[in-house]
Amino acid sequence: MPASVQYKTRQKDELIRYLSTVQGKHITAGDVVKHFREQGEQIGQSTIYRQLERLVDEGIVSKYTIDANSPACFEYIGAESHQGAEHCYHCKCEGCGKLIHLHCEEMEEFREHLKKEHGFRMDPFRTVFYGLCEDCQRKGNEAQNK
Amino acid sequence: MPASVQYKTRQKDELIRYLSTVQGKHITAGDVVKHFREQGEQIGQSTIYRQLERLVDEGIVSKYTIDANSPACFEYIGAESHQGAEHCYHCKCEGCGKLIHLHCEEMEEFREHLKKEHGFRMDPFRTVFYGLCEDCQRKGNEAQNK
DNA sequence: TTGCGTGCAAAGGTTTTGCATGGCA
DNA sequence: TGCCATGCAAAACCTTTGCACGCAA
Repeated sequence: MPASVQYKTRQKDELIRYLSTVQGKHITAGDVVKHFREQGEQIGQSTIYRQLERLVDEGIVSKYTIDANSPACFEYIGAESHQGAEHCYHCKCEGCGKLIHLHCEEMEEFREHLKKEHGFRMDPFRTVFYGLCEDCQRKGNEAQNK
Repeated sequence: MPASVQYKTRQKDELIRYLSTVQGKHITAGDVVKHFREQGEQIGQSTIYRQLERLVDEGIVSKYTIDANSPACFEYIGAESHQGAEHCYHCKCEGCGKLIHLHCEEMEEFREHLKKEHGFRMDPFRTVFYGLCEDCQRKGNEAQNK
């Protein structure tokens, strides 16, 4: 693809700068909108959506779909790690809604296995493990013992 | 949880009956609404949404998130497999929509690992692996080579 | 000067919710 | 009779889009 011309704009710069300050965290487009609104640095929300999407295309930002109805999560990856970056996996607690992201060697191995033995190439950006976090397991047991 | 009382209603019966006729296919809530509207058997859309959600909780129906912006997909699983001893895992191909069921020892091991090392109890009925099946991987490569 | 990027407001589509009514047990 | 389920319409929600204007190159 011929990578059409890209203007350098204040909005894009500020967006990237903000994203890099929350590297490693998941944020939604709404979070970003709110952040800039609170800072007084106005960036229109359509710009934020459009730039985020562009950054995802460029590989600078990852986009995760947690589930159909909650807003998409974005995470700054950075330009350097762009190719072959290691990504993290996501566990969503159905009890409290908490999202846990983990870097996990075993997961990587299992993904290999899926690929080799089952021919399935799993997409870590889309796959989310649902279940219960430690806290909610405890609470659940307490509830059962009542 | 004490599993609150559940009334047996015409709407719920008809919904389950319809779902079982399209077992193995994925349909959206909108499809269901449309189906009943066309059949003249009126079921309100809020009922459909509410019942679908309930069936998902009961494990009779699986819910898939294709991507953040398209409607959620549902698929009838059936009551038997629900309380069953061995469950299978689901891989959903994002290319062709195919759903792959697999019994997999490695998955079981990974689940153990999640539990022991990360304290997360994954729910196999809820969790779906998204990715690309073999066929679609091949097609994707062909497309790239164009 | 060219045309990409921005911002606003409005539209888009799916899903949820409030509330009165209906129907199961 | 007591609640749960239903249905309608409206709301909520995130995201996209149309269009005019601004600004980078």
